[in-house]
Amino acid sequence: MSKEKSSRKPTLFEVAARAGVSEITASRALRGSNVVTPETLQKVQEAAASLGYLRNRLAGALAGGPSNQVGVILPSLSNIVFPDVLKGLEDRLEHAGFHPVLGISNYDPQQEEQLIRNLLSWRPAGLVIAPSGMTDASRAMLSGADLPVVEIMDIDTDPVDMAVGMSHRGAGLAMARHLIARGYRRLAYVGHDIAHDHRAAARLDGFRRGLTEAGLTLAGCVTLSEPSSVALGRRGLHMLLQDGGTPPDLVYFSNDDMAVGGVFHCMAAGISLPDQLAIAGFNGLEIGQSLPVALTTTASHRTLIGETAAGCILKRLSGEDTARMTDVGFSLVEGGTS
Amino acid sequence: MSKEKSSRKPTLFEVAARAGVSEITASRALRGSNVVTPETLQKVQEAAASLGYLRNRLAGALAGGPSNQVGVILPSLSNIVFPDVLKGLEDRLEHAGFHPVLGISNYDPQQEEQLIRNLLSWRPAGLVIAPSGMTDASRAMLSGADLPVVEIMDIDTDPVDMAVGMSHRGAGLAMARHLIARGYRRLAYVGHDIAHDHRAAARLDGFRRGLTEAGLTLAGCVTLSEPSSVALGRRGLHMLLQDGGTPPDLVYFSNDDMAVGGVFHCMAAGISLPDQLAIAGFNGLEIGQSLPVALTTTASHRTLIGETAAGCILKRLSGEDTARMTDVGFSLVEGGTS
DNA sequence: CTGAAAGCGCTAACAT
DNA sequence: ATGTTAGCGCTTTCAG
Repeated sequence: MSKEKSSRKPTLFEVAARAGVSEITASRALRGSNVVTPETLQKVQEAAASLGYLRNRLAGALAGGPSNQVGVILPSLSNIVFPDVLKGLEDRLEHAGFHPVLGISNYDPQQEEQLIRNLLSWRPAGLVIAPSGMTDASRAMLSGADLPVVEIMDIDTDPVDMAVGMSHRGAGLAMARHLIARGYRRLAYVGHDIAHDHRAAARLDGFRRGLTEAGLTLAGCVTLSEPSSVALGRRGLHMLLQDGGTPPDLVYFSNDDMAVGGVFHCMAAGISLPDQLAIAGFNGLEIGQSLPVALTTTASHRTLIGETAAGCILKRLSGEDTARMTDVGFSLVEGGTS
Repeated sequence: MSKEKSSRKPTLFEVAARAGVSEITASRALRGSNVVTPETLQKVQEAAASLGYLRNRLAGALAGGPSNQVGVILPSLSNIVFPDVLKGLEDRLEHAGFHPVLGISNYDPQQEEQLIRNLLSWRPAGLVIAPSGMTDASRAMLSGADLPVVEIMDIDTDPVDMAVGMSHRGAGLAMARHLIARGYRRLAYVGHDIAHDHRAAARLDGFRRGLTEAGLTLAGCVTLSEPSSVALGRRGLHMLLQDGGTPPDLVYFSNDDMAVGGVFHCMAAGISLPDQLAIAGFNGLEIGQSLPVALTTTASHRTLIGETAAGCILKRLSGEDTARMTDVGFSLVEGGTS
């Protein structure tokens, strides 16, 4: 009606003016400082509401106020695993008024480095990363950044700051020992692209070690360089079994998606579980446990990893001490497929 | 060694000094402006590198530079659906150097409103939201914020700015028509908590309309007020079938997770698909298509929704025109379960 | 409990 | 092609 559109948003200055106080008092009131009088608080809140004031945290953070953003770098969102972790993170962060700022590295160290640089440039309060082969530059940025950093998923590494996760090698080893104790002797493996997924590779490594301990070797191995999926597991098992020779008595899959595919192949091919063939996976996904015959697997505590990582960030920010390493562990799930 | 730790990060000023140019020139160089001489560019880059300079986008954005953050509000991460959408979003955004800042509303309008306020206070370049019953205040903030806003998933609504998605009501209707055309007459429904998931409710609504068109009514209906899951679908079907009377010839599930549970129940209970009972779901998840018998379902284009929404934001930011409504459609998938 | 001053680190707008 | 000037909107000191 008059000069400009009301597009320029009201600033703290206008709120303060309307409430008849100084900028800083308005600022304190709006941030819930407990030094302001109830009356001033009320006046300021009213002024803010009537103007439709929206806090500008860019300015706040630049002026030295706290940031409530936490950088989060994950390798992928395609598999339910990382959304589960993210869920745990988000949940804890949101309760504390924080937000994840997300980056996906696609398992690529270069992209990862770029993401770190990008996210750090927003001066987040902390950073959570599921590493995919961090470069030296990545490590340098993280250690120089002077903020809490949590490396998640795997704890078989030496973290820059903190780590939360489980031992994937240990999980593979434990599964091998368990299965061997149950009497299986011809153990085979079907996996997805291990070149990129180094945690899957670590599990296989541990599994192999378990076999070695018992004087065994892998009775068959199919790895396909594609992302894991139910269809891939199905195909992988089919390939494994086609290849003549004495068939294995058990197949360890790189994860539950793959293993469920294996179960489906057996159903379709009339292979009875676990008599003719046993199957084991990794992750403890809901789908595996809801199968007509529950899947033998290792439950990873994905959401807990996210929650714990968020907790580490928040704790550190509030000045508390935090553990350098947190092992959330894993649990063997004895289903009907073995 | 000397006074303070080098903890205070180098600023543009120091980079400029070291390169022997002014701050603004250093700024231009580092942002890749094409008005700087190659030599100065090089000098500045070297200076920045040798100092370990890390851009501060807080300051940049406050000073009027662009933000590369995009607020993203989703109701949940538990079901693979929203991670799929997020994946599409992230992918497109990342290619443009943008990052999603995430908030999860848990299907709660109040939380949603709070999230909008929070995210907007960071002055993001745009906002993408899968609405969960936006309040008036929410709408007011979004329309007053003067940034591109995309409401995703459903297009049966009147968006504040733009909308990208599909008609859930239409999907339910199409499925009903399809199934009736195929000869089914006793169609039942098994669903999860429809009170919160209004898109599932819309599908059921459309489905019912399809029945009405054909002079039919639902031959049975079980809804359980829990989040959807395979286990819940299994339980739901069990409940539906227990309840005496003439059994249905088809069950429409609220989504694929639920439907897969239904399929598992049939496998376990020795109900042959689709002769004794047919099953249909919604979403077109990988798991449903990898079942020994592929699931009849409606494929929703989730990742495409995310990509398209991101595209809308980016287009608008670059000044291009964008459609108010984008219907990414859906496709019927005729599997073996019907 | 409230305020005044100073500046966070950068970039748009003009110069030159 | 480069520099100067002035803020962006807020919060941290430090005073009262």
